Amino acid sequence: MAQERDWKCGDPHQHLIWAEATTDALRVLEGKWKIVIICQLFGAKDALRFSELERRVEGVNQKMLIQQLKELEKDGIVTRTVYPQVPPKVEYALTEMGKALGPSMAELIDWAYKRRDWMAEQAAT
Amino acid sequence: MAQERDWKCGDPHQHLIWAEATTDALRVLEGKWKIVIICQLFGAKDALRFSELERRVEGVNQKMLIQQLKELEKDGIVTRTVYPQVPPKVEYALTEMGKALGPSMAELIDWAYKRRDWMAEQAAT
DNA sequence: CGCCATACTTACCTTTTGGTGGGTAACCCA
DNA sequence: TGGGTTACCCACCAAAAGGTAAGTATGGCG
Repeated sequence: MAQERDWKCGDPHQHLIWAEATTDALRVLEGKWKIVIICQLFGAKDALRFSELERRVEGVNQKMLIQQLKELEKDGIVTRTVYPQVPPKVEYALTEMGKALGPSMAELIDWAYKRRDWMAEQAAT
Repeated sequence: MAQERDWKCGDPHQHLIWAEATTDALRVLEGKWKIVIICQLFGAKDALRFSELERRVEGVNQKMLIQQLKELEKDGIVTRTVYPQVPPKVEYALTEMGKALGPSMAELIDWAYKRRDWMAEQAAT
């Protein structure tokens, strides 16, 4: 469990791995739309068509959506399945790696909410 | 606890808050050096001087370090304490908000390691 | 006086990211 | 023949992020 993992920052070598792996991981989640895409795929609990994602990810344009999906695919977070039809049909779904993001996303959301409340408090003073 | 939190994606309104809060939170952690900085401050378990950070965050330059620290300060993750001395002494430390990042960082690290191993496996084939 | 240390600031440049507005291929249907 | 659908690609542009190399302020010390 993550809770039990030590902050390996004491040992400089372990620390470097810590920092590297973590920044690498964050790098995968960077990009204006990725979290939202992942969230939508979590919410759908199933694969989504390109056009469906386009509808659900509010404000995104095609180029950006494609770009981010490509990166997510390259990084092993989503799979892309093409159905040889006309008109074309392409579905995107979370991989195991993508699904494994669940707990960390959940913790991040906890923090995000905490932060949200805290910001609201600050604003009220 | 985060583990018990549902994926609130079913309800479109809740989902929007979910996505917003999370992307906001991620936005705070974006930037090439922030995670490493936060990690260093976690590892130090104490405040660090600017020069100490400069040494510990390998590869960063002054401008970037200052920029990222400023943003982290603005976002309430770190505090900046100036000691009116010559030569100057400025210390940076995690706020409560910063320390609250612990669990999510830990989960992210878990995922990062998982991902790392998985990537290594893929590369081996 | 001139040099040192520390924590910056500034001007300038390159790279990356995000965004707009047009194509294009494929087949079905009228 | 020509329009409709879907999932793209491409040329081009604007803004943001990242990086380099220089300078600045302060006071103690020799």
